[in-house]
Amino acid sequence: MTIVKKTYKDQVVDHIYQMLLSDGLQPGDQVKESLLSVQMGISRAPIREALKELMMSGLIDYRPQVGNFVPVLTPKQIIDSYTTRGILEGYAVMAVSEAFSADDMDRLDHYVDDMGEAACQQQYKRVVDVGGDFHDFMTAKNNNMQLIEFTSRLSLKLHVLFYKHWGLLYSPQEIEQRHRAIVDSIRAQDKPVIEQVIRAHYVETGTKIAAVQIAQSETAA
Amino acid sequence: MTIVKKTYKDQVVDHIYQMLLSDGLQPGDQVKESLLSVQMGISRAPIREALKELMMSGLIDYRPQVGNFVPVLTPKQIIDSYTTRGILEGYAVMAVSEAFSADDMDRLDHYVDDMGEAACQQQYKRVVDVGGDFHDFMTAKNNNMQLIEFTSRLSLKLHVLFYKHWGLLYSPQEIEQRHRAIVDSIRAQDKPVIEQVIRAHYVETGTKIAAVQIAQSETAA
DNA sequence: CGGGTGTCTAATGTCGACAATCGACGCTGG
DNA sequence: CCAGCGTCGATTGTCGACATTAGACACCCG
Repeated sequence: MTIVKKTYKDQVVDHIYQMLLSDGLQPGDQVKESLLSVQMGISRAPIREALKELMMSGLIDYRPQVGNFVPVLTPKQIIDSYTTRGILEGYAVMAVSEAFSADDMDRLDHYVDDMGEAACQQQYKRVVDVGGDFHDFMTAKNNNMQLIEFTSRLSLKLHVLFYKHWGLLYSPQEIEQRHRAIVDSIRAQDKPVIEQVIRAHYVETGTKIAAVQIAQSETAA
Repeated sequence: MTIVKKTYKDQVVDHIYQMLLSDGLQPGDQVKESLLSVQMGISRAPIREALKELMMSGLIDYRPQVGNFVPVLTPKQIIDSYTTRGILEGYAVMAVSEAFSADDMDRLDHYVDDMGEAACQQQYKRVVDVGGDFHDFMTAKNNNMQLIEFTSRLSLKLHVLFYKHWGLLYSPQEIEQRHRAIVDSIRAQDKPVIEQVIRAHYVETGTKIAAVQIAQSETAA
């Protein structure tokens, strides 16, 4: 078994993740310590630890003396977060672009093929998964731990908060085209272009998600 | 009174800050919850909250089931952190470079003058303070909250961990010259150069601090 | 003499109860 | 009817005690 042992805190973190990924917790909901402690059969102490951790990941909005809430992000905040991810990932890839071998490039191409295929078949979960692998593989060569820490934290936040929307954003052609552009820029070894392409990719993704968000809130109203 | 300490947790955070800024806590030291709780006359609960917060700021290195330690950073980690700060701040300034008015540029020049003067008089604390104001003013126009969050977190971490070394790095001429180069690049409105100059500034600063760190450890050995 | 094992200790992890605080509601007075 | 104020309930903040675990040290066995 791969899982050896987990502290209660980590179980709580996972539990809340799942609540966020499913519709168990919606933006704006309050996450009450005592309720969770009853539901999970443990005391409030590990709950608080977990909430503190999630708060620092940006997955929980904490207001002192009031409570913990599922964040309600404005369109600007969404775009800002994606923009920032583009800055970090753009640099991470650009800085080590010469480290990509021919095999690496083939692998990246393969990822893009997979994504396009999955998108055509409307297998949105697979698009997301392969897309994650694609980005992980691209950034894995950069070993700047500080950069990795920020990137993965932000990545997790965006993943959890917007997992539900990831099927609606791009047409299969767009998905394939956008990611192919990134691969091509790496192959061309043009560092400024690499950085700019990746930044643009995330800015546009953020803008689209913000638009979806707006559309949904208007439908609800 | 401008600031009212509300919770014990915040007091503990401040207390540990001071311990880190002075020599009360040295890299590698373990920060024991029970000891602090006795010293401050409070229970371990708020101590744990504070340590959790400091851990997420990168000021405390936490090992599960073992304890909390003052981080011992390798030269690479130091350089990586400064590099990352350069990435974030470089983008933050570059993205809004057109927003700087003539008055703003005068103000930036004034900061640089002050820093050079303070450095000549070996008033290192003033150099650090004015330098902080300089960077704050430059980045203040960018209202990307995600970017600001990462930048200020990283800034705080670097400030606390390396406050002691900030007098030894540059000659007065170098200090003035380096910051003037940044101001000039903004004045020239050349975005790629702005980003590159700020990045280079931080990479070099990180490299120097790492070198100082190595020299000190060798002296101690 | 060296490797492995058992115990012991000091630190973190968790618990249930109590205190302090914020926000909501209803009351009062104009 | 509305504005201001006081009370109340629910939730977070803090507490002291107990459980659990990583690491150190001594011991045993080959």
